Amino acid sequence: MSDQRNANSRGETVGHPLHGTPTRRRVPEATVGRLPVYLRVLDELVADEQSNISSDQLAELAGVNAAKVRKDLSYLGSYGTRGVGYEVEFLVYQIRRELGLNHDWSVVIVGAGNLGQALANNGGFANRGFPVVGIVDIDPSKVSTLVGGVRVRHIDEVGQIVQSKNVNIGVIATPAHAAQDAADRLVRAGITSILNFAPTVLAVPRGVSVRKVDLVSELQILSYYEQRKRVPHVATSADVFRPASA
Amino acid sequence: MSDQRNANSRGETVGHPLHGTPTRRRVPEATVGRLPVYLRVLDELVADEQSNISSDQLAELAGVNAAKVRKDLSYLGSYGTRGVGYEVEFLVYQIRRELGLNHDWSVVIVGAGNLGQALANNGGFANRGFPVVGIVDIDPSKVSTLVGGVRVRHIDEVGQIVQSKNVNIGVIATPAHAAQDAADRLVRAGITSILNFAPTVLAVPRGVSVRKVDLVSELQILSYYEQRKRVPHVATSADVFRPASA
DNA sequence: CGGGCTTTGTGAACACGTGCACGAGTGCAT
DNA sequence: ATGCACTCGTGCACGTGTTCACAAAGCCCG
Repeated sequence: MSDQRNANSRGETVGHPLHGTPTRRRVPEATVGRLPVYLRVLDELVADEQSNISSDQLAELAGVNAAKVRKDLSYLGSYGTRGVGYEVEFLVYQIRRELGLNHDWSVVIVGAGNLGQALANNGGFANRGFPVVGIVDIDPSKVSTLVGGVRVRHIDEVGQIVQSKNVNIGVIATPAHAAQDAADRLVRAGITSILNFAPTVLAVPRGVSVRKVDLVSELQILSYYEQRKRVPHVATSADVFRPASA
Repeated sequence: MSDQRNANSRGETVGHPLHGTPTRRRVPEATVGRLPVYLRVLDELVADEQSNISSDQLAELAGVNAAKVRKDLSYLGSYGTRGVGYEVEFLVYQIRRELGLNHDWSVVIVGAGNLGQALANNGGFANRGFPVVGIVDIDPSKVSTLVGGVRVRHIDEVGQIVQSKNVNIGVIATPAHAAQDAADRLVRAGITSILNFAPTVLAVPRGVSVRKVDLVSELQILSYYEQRKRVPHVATSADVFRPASA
């Protein structure tokens, strides 16, 4: 619980702020976070056969402002045409390239409980380039049941799955108390990116990226702002609290 | 698709940067995002009967650095003791108060598909102060089935549920194409906080907070960093693309 | 009671992200 | 060919967030 590892609290990708071989144009983290949104919007435009779009329109659809769109896109290179806008298909191509979505990324899910099953069943993963090629659980009674077209296997086999299917991304959908063990196993198996749904801070070796999705945290944050809307007053006089010692 | 509403792209809470009646001490957004993490850690410490903790230890457990912990906590007031640290129970109390967790917040879920069911079944919500008091779907065949101890009702009844059970937070777990309608219905019903799992940018009236959880986006962001680890080279010569017109 | 050790709280420097505003490039109409 | 309308790309100023570093404060021990 306290060796040479790095961990990270909020949804940030760890992998160390400035780490690895810095490629030429570094895309700011904030921008990386928005590219998927643009991509999603643009994909719809392709379906609607709209071939061009201005930063203004894209901003509107993505829920950001136009300057931000232009600046974000400029990190990928200057792919717009002044006076005209951006060519939708071209942008899609460039964003996909930048995000590394030229090929599929296989995913393995650890934990075949409610959430793990829902994720595996959720077609949205596979047809967006993230096929679920394995799902494992520690509970023998779950093993070999079929979930989302994939047979559940025992967690001991995770290494073998990762190796044979060339998996880089692991999803942790276990209870909190099992999450660190799951992470350790994934890392040992060679996984270098983890999406963590368990409400725990994971410790992983440097070089492994972790993103966290904590549903309760999200609700608590909403609670904060919700409370704020309701209580415009200044200082609560109910701020008294007698520590246990009293 | 373009009326007087505001929307937001990434996971940020909307509710407008500086909006509503500014209470005395404004807690920075970044800090609000970390408070749930501290809270989670501290709750465990309470269970372990550790009564005191230093910013250093807390930082270690929360996966951030100590200065950040101290600054974050200082926004809640000066609740530490120099030379000693913070009293765990006291901190828990203060953080809960700040986040508005003194009372439960009822939640209604829209969408009884895979994800909606998983969320409703997930006990983690209820016993952390977010009881699921309603779950609705538009599909009549799902209505009146039992999910996580709650009977599914038709989406038309969402207004009635929200009113009668005093719900402030809505969770959208529908397919993307149904999400905006779900949001509209929730807003009409009086909901002012939305947690959106559908991969769409929601348009909501100002004053309604939205937080987004987009699983595919998370994977795409991981993909970006993963790719970066693999390709340390500078400029890909495969950056050629002939637009459709060619 | 004083000195040394520990740890908080915070000013100040720095880094990062955002948004404005405008020059520069493009297409179209006349 | 010229002008006009449009939209990108980006320098710059501003705001937010992070980190450092240190004085102030508390505890303990001799």
